[in-house]
Amino acid sequence: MTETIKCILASEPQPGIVAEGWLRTTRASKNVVFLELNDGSCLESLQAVVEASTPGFAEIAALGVGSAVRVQGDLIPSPAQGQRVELKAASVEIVGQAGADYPLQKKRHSFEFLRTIAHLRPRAKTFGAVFRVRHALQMAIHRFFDNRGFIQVHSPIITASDCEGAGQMFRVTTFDLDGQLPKDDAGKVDFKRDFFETATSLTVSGQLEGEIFALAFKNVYTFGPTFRAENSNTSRHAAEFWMIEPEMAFCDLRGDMALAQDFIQCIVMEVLERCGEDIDFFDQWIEKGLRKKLEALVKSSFEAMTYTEAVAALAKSGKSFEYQVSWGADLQSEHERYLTEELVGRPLFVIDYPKEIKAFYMRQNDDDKTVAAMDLLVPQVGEIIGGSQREDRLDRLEAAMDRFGLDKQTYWWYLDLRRHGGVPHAGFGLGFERALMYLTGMQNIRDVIPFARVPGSAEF
RNA sequence: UCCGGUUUAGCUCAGUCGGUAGAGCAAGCGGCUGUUAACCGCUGGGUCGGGGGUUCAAGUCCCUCAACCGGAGCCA
Repeated sequence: MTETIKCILASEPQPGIVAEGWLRTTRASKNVVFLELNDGSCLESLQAVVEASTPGFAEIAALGVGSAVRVQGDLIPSPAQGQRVELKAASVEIVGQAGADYPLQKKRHSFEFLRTIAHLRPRAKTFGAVFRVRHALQMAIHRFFDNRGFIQVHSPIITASDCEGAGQMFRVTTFDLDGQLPKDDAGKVDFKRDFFETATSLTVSGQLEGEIFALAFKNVYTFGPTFRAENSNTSRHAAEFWMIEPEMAFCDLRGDMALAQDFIQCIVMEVLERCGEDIDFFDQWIEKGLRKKLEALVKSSFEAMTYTEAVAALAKSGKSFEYQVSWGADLQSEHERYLTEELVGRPLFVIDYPKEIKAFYMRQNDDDKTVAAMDLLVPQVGEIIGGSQREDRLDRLEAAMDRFGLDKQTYWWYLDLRRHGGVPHAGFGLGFERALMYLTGMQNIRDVIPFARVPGSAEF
């Protein structure tokens, strides 16, 4: 394996090196050709200088953008402005030529067009930066939890339980859908004869499994793909996305919020440190002021207010909202945006929501009206984290399940946890792609995920 | 799913009052002694998203379908 271009660009001038990469652009004149080599290891490209005496000069001069080459030569201080070092080529091997119809050009393309060539867009500058940051963010998340002694739980992707009834699920089956489906006595599809001998789906959340492990390992987290078959067509939703769900035993809502803030700040700090060049690129081309926004986030403590306070603040804001604000109704996007962008201007926890509009497993507060829930709202993206302290009292949990019309039989193991050494515990879920959007300033979830799955589209 | 917008060359876009199509980049050819999305000259490239309608005449007006984009709902 040869050195990456990132390593070469960082090293001192030296004779006899080899660089491999794809051409970002070429500039040819009669006696000299400049090749810009990029291999995705960093934002910058390596300039290779090829003189007319180099074997195969004519073919090299005719190379198009996207071609793959291997260049051997000496790394020398660049005599021209624009780069510290450059590669003076002794030989150039054309490894894979790109056709004249190579769709990526040395100019800006629209993200819409690039989505139609998802097999080539990773070679574009913006997507190089996005996916380097995506990797760095993932590593930062694992490191954050590992440093604090959290255990990662690989929660199952195929599940027979439907967490909180949240959203449409993708059915998993081995039935031959073209053939006759086996029916039970009532005339319904008989999943007892399916592969798992029960109806199964792709997971919408690993939280319930996370709770099981939290009640054994104290602090755990899940980090995996989740699936929602909702027909939501927006720039913030995908049918397949990744979610991080920490769960802590012997922890209440305050502890949950403290961890959430620490978590967000630590992972942002690490990405700023490790991907400074990429962040500056986003700051310049995607979202002006991005670096300032992230640096401020790392320093400031987050604001917090109760749902009741939020409703009062919205009522006296003097703003005319499309949706009426009233206690008991869920906050709309426009309300959340006002609170985090205009009222406080930074990340904001909204806590203690009415129990009717939140999930059954959230711990009921003493007022009998609200539950110990928290949403973290951030400017531009909206809700980035949703979490709660879980209901650990068996009678209250059963009452809540009755209220929500849930079948206690299917959740027998979840209830059982409250019978055997149950403790107060809490956790939250972070949408990985949403965090990435916040970090990069990218405005469409389709552009921060390698191959987006959204309604009507699963190509690549 | 609902509301709004867009669809013109490979890409990014312009196209006035309805009168038969334009630019930059890319591609091809030529030129240029070190370029930085290099530069200069020339050439080729279009069923104006599909279908229907109005009109002497439609890229332009109307209807319809589709794709894409933005917003909403749902949420992460």
